[in-house]
Amino acid sequence: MQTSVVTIAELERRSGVALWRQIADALRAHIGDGTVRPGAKIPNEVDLAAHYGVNRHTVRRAISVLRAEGILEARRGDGTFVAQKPMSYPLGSDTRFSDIVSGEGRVPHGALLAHETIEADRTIASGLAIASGGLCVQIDSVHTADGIALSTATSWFDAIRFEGLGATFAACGSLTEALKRHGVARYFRRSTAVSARLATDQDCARLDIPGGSVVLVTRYVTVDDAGAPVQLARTTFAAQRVELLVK
Amino acid sequence: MQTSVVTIAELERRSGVALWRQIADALRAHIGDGTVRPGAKIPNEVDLAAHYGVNRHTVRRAISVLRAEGILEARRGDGTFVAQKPMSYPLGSDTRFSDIVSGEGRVPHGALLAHETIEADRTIASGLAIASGGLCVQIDSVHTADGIALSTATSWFDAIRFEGLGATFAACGSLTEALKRHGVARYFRRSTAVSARLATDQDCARLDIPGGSVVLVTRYVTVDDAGAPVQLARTTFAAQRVELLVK
DNA sequence: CTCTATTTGTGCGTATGTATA
DNA sequence: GTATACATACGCACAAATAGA
Repeated sequence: MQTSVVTIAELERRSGVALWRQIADALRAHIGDGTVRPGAKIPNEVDLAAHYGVNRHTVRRAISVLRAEGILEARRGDGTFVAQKPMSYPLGSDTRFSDIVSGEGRVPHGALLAHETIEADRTIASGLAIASGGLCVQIDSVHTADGIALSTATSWFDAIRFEGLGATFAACGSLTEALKRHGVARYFRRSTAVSARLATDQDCARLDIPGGSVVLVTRYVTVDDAGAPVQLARTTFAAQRVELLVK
Repeated sequence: MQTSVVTIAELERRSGVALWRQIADALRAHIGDGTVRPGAKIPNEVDLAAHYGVNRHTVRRAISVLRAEGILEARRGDGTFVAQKPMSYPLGSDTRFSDIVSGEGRVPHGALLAHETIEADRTIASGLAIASGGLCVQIDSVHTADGIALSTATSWFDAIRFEGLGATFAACGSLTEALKRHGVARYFRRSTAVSARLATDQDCARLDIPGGSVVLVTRYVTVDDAGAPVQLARTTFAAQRVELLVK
C-alpha cells in the first residue's frame, strides 16, 4: 500500500454509493487480497485524500469504519496500521482465564479495579436469585495477556453469602481462590449470552482500545455444585484481539 | 426524552473528554434509566445540537455511536428511535434456524441468494479437508423471522461429493433437506468461532441494517456421522436483533 | 396522487487540539 | 523543541428518504 498508491483511484461520484464507502471497500480489498500485510503502515490521511481526490474527512470516515471492523489500527502522531489476527478464547462451563492464556504461551494477569457493596437492581436480583433491592457485592476487573488487555469484567455476588468477598479478592488476586475461601470449592457456568456492540468510553479506557472499536459482551451466571447461583457476570472482550470459541 | 430536553445541557468544554462522548453518555443514561422507552422517538439532530449548544455533526457522532451499540435506530426522513431488545439464538451442535425461530413464536424463512462453483482457497480447503485449489460449491443465503433479516450465511461444500447441491437447495429451499438428498442424513457442528465487527456494505444490504451497525460473525464446520467435514460456514448476525446463547 | 416540510445522510472547507516520533 | 499525523469541532450546502397535507 505504501507505494501502491500510484494505482489510479476510480471513485464513481454520483453512483448512489457514498464515497467513504467506496474508499473503505477499496482499502479492505487491498488488505484482504494480501497487497498490504498485517502490521504495515498505510499512507497518511492527507495523502489518501489527495489520492482519491476527496476531502480528508471522507477518508477518515472510511478509515474509522475499518478500525471498527478490527482491520485497521490508528496511533495518533504515528500513523495507521493494518491490525494483527486475534487470539482464540474458548467458552466452556469451566473456562478459567489464566489457563486459556497460559495455554497459548502468553502471560496472564488479572487486576482488581474496584469493589463495592450496592443494592441489586431487578436484573441482578433475578440472576442471583435474591430479593430485588437486596445487597450485592460488585467487583470490576481487567484481564491481560502479555500486558495487553483482552477483557474487562463486572461481577455481582450475594452480599449476605459472600460478605467481604471484594476484600478477599483484593488480597489474594484470584476470584477462584477468593471463592474457595468463602466456601465455594467449584463453580460452573450455566449458560452464556453473547452480544456485540460498539465500545463505550469506559470499555475503551479499561481495554486501552481506540474509540469506535467493537466489543464482544458475554453475560452468564455461575452456580455451585448444589446448583445455587454464585455469580452474575458481564465480560467485555476487545473484538480486535479476541475471538470466542464455542464447544 | 421528547419533552425532557428542557433539562439544561451541561457539557464541559475543555475537560479532555470529547463533546460527542459526553453527549453519547448523556443520551445513553437517559435511555438506560428508563427516561426514554424502547420505540420512542428522540429529538431531531438540529434540536439536539441547539440544546447542547454544539454543531450538528457533533450530535450525529454521538448518535452514530449509540446506533452501533444497538441502542438507537435512525430512519432518514423520519427520525431516530430507541431500539427494541434482541432475540436469543442458541448456539449448539444441532442448531437449526427454523426450529429456533419457530420456538420463539415467529415465522422463519430462509432464502437462497446465490450459488456457484469456485476454486477453494487455503482456508476453505483446510476446513473441508480437500486439496487447495479443488472445486467447492458456495451458497449464500439470508434468514428472516417475521420478515426481518436476522442473519446471512455463506457456506462451502466439497463440489465432488456434493455436485449440484446449489440447485438442490434452490429447489427444496432447505439446506437440511438438500443435504439429505445428497446422502447426509444428519450433520453436527464441531466448534464455533465467534467474532464481531462493523457491518460491511454487503452485510447492510443483505440484513437491511444501516451502515455503522455491529454484526456478530460465527465460523464453523459441520461434520457427518462418520466425522467427515460436510460444510464450512460463516454466518453473520445483526447484533441489534440477535444475541447468541451458548450451552 | 402530488407537493411540501421534515429529518437523516453525505461531503467540503477550515481551524485548533493533542499525542508521537 | 519541532514536525508529523491523528482527533475534535464548527459552519455550510445539498441529497435522499419519509411522512403528511
